[in-house]
Amino acid sequence: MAPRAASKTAETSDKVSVICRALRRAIIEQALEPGAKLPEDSLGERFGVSRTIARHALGQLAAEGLVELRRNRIAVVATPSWQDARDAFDVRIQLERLVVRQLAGKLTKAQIAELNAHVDAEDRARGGSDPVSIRLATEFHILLAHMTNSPILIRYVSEIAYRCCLTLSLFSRPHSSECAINEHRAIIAALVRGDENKVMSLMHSHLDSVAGRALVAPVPQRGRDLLDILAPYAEEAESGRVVKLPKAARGR
Amino acid sequence: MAPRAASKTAETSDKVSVICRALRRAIIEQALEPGAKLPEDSLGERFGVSRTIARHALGQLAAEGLVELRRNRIAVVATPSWQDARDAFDVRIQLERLVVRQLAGKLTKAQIAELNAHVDAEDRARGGSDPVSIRLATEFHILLAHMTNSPILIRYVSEIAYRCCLTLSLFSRPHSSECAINEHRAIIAALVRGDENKVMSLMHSHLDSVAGRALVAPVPQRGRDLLDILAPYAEEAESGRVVKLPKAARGR
DNA sequence: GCCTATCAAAGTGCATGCAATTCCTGCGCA
DNA sequence: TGCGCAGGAATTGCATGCACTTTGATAGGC
Repeated sequence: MAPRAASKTAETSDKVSVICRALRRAIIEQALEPGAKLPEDSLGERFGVSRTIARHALGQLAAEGLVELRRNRIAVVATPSWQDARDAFDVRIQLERLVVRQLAGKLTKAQIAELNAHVDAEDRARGGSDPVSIRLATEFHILLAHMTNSPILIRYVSEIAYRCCLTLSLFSRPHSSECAINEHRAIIAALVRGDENKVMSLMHSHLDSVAGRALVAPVPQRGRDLLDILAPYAEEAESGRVVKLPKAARGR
Repeated sequence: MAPRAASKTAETSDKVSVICRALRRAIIEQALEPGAKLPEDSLGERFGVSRTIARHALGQLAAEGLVELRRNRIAVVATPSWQDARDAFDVRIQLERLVVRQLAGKLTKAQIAELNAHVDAEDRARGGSDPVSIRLATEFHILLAHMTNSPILIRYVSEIAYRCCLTLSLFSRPHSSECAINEHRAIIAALVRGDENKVMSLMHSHLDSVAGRALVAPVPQRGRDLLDILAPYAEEAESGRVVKLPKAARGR
């Protein structure tokens, strides 16, 4: 349909990438907080695979910087430092600059519609601290990257956007996604006009406004059980595609 | 010694990362040409590990874009398209721009010495088509990235530099590394002077001059046996650190 | 009461085994 | 000579098993 080619840079087979996607979502929606333990056994049990597969998935996520792996130790959700966050945003701005340069004035009608639809979805899922709206805000940028049709750019922007999302959950107060949504709309408009410079400055200030926040101490929630947390994500992983809200599922 | 921190972004344990390093070198030195098959068994046999580990290493390399993995198929060394190459260089220029910005005028004496030593090594290993000199030229950029102390930047620059190196082996005629070496020296000088703009333009034209070449048809060499090709790399992997020239080893 | 040694439980590191799939070689046929 | 097609060899997909490491709780010494 949309010209979205070759996105799978790695993503071995099926099972592994399914688990990766599920965990990625669980992490950026903060169902799994930074520091949360991810034992191979539990993961395997939850997703109905052996440790081997769970392990492989953890390896991938570690390569993406979402998970920390230390020899002989339980894998944990990554806890990026403040400096990491700064670096990540620096890199991100450069990468998104490339995206903008390639896209300005070159969006097809279908793509414009897709972008608008996405922002509409953001609008619907509003509510600053709602994890789903945070995910959607991040995925707006990933959607843009996809439209460049450059596998490398897609991968890097996706990765770093997820990482930034993760760090935000650590360092930022619940961000009012309302303004972010308006900024997204402005970016689309400028992209359509082909006003590259305008988009650049919009994107820059957009990312800055998202990044430049006060620091809030992280509160690790140890109480809930991993198996419970992952239940909705595992369900979705088994049956078909992305469910809109994770709390919707919850069967067995 | 040198201020080179936290480089292991993923790199699971020991064995896996050792194999990754060995394969990475074999690939960028063109001992393994694009399209070369990498069966798990052979890899495991060559490096004295089980398929499990070899498989994991292949997964990592696939995530880095050096290896292509398709379900139920033998892994092969990646064969980037021409468009991939262009995209990669675009991204690379942006990333190296960040490196330069962070480093201009801020190099320590030790770092300057290290850079000079590296270029001296390039000089010694001269000879345009010598795979080792190609590797060293690539690693100059990676060395620069390391000096930023930004794990993200280090990882991305390393990855993309290797990928560019791989694409060059496909699309570029044997590049006279002599000029590259001089350009490297000029970059060091400008970095030391802190002349950011100068470094930027140097780096830009440097990468352009490396990237902008005519297209040569790839000639897949099917003859040699994987086990033979990898012999020197496996040896080095077992015993200690980087050997200067791969053909040096070759024991059993 | 507090610190430390010890030991079982939990978890990872890695190899191996079996099933399923792909590959490839040789054969029949046009 | 060229082409399709079987069937065995090669190879991957995945689970499981065992050894080793870490963890954390408990008991003993100070």
